[in-house]
Amino acid sequence: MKKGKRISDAVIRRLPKYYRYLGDLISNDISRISSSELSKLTGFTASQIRQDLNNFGGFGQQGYGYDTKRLHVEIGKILGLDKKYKVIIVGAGNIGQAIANYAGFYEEGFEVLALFDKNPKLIGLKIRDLEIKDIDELGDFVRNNEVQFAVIATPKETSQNMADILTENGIKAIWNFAPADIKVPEGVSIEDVRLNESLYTLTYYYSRNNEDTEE
Amino acid sequence: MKKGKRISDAVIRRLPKYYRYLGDLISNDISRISSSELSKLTGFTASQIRQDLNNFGGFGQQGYGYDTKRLHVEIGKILGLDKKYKVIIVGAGNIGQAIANYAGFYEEGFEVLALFDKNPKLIGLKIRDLEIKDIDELGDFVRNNEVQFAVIATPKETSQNMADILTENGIKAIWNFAPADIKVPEGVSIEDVRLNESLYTLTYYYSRNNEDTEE
DNA sequence: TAATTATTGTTAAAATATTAATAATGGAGG
DNA sequence: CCTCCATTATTAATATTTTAACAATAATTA
Repeated sequence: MKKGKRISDAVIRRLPKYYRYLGDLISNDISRISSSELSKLTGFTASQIRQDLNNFGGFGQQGYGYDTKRLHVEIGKILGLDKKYKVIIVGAGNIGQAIANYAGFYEEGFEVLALFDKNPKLIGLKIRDLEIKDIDELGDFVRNNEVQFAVIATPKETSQNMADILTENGIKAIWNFAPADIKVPEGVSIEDVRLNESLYTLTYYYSRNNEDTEE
Repeated sequence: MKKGKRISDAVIRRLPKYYRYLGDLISNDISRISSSELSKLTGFTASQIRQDLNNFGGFGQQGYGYDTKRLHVEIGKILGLDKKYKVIIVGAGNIGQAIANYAGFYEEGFEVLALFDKNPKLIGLKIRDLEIKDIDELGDFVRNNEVQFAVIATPKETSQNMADILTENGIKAIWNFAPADIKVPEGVSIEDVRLNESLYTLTYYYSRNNEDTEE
């Protein structure tokens, strides 16, 4: 990565899309691509793509373009996808179970070790060989197994409390599905998946498009 | 809404957060709030909050602030949350079922009419009184029931095909969970939930924070 | 009811992000 | 091996978004 220049969040959030299309290209045995071709695929401008990639040093070559395999690897490294992560899921309801069931998760380097819930009816059950454990064991488990990642899929009321237990025991990254703003200590990363907000954005655009035709 | 001035997507995506906090305030019997107090809650600047709200006409009052109930209602209207929506879910796998099971969905004005899948093992099963129907019935069902919203929760390979069937039969808004870029006709709204991209953003920030301490 | 205060609505300034332009450079072709 | 071409890396220009400033105004207080 280039010297200390701060890279904006907007840039980071475009990288996964490049990564995905590069994967597709490699599957189709396409070994090189220019920024303008990548622009057609992704919808971002060629200029923006070149700028984005240059934030991390030039991966392309004048007159040639980008080598798909190399770029895929490089973006993977930038995103930290070259490593394995130990994950636990807190909250074994709909969302928690859906994530646990998602097979692709493991292939992508995320190893789910366990689910946790406080509901006695769920504790002890298995989801894909994964035991649902009592939430009381959460702290100890995280510490003893050196878990790095946690998914919070609890109701919003308990989400902050869960986050506190997690971070006190060494969790450094939280993928939060609870519709609440969770506070974490310096150095812990949190990424919110705001399904409600996404849905409401959709209703906004729908409503705007269909103002007249509405019953 | 104010005369034709275009409102940026960034503004729209902040509205649901205001909406959520206003709901909380109302629950706590707080009837007024200033932009600076709302700033403390949401993390957005007071100036930005005032600018955002002014895009839609002034809802506040100098020297007083905003009436929480009124603002909640107004933002609800802007987001289209004052209406009911008929929804179907295409793909009855993990994600599709999780959404169908999400109880809050109904309270918020979204009425799920049915799920669809092509897997014979799933067809006929019930999720919360909702039948999983054969995907072959999708087009007819959408047309005959005047469904407006569809959730796509299929694998990426079939997602475009599903979207085509949906839009041909009158669907005007798609909430897409498949990791693919779906093309829809003019006038149809689409909102993507990109779980992978969200997760990769988290791994990026995690990796950046923990470059040194990594095993 | 007049003065004071709080806080919005709105305009101006600053910061950030995107797009365009161009100089540099490696590759392909003769 | 030289020239030309394609395409990046990089710098400059433009557009957008955010923040700050302040004038207008309603509520509160004396």
